[in-house]
Amino acid sequence: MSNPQSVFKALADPTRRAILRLLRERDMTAGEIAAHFPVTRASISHHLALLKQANLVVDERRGQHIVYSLNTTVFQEVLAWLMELARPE
Amino acid sequence: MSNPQSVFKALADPTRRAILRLLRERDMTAGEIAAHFPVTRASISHHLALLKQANLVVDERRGQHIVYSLNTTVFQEVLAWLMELARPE
DNA sequence: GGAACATTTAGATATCTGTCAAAATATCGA
DNA sequence: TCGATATTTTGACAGATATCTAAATGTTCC
Repeated sequence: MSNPQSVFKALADPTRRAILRLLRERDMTAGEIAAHFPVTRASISHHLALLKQANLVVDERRGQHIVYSLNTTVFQEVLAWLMELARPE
Repeated sequence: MSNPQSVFKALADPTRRAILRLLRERDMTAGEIAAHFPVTRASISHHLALLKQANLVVDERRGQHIVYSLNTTVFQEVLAWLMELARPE
């Protein structure tokens, strides 16, 4: 994967993992995502920035909103990394 | 998996991931593992404790030494977790 | 252009994390 | 039992991280 460190770091936070599970259902705006958590929008924005940096999500401005969606490509790379470890001798 | 948080936290550190890759080759004592890194044995011991807590490794005392080895079972659970996200709709 | 809305950025702060040196624990061999 | 070796635990500290409030940016609609 492009940068293992940023990916694993991104996955290490429970809020960010919850965001990923949300986006599994459907694409959402930053505001919709924030509505699911008991933290400020600023905080969610920060988490989204880290997920974006790790390439786990992509964002696209749609008028007033910014829509986030999963980038499953990177998940495949994490899977490959882990499988290399778990693979029987 | 038993506790997703401890597993992902454990995977978030580059030294700990390197330790896992080392153990993929063969089981090693704490000392052998420490010899591969430019940090103190105390620090490696700390990393090993986190990996153990996450169930990613198991340890077994063999006389003077403590031998560490991978516990691939947990990797399967991480894989399943990620696959659930990456799976196409 | 200006008000209203959506989101991010900046600055501050408390907590978490990785690291070290030193002390403690455990095992072996003489 | 004593001394040597292997590893962990403790206590401290610098740097990273999650969070907040407030300010800044970008977009739409009138």
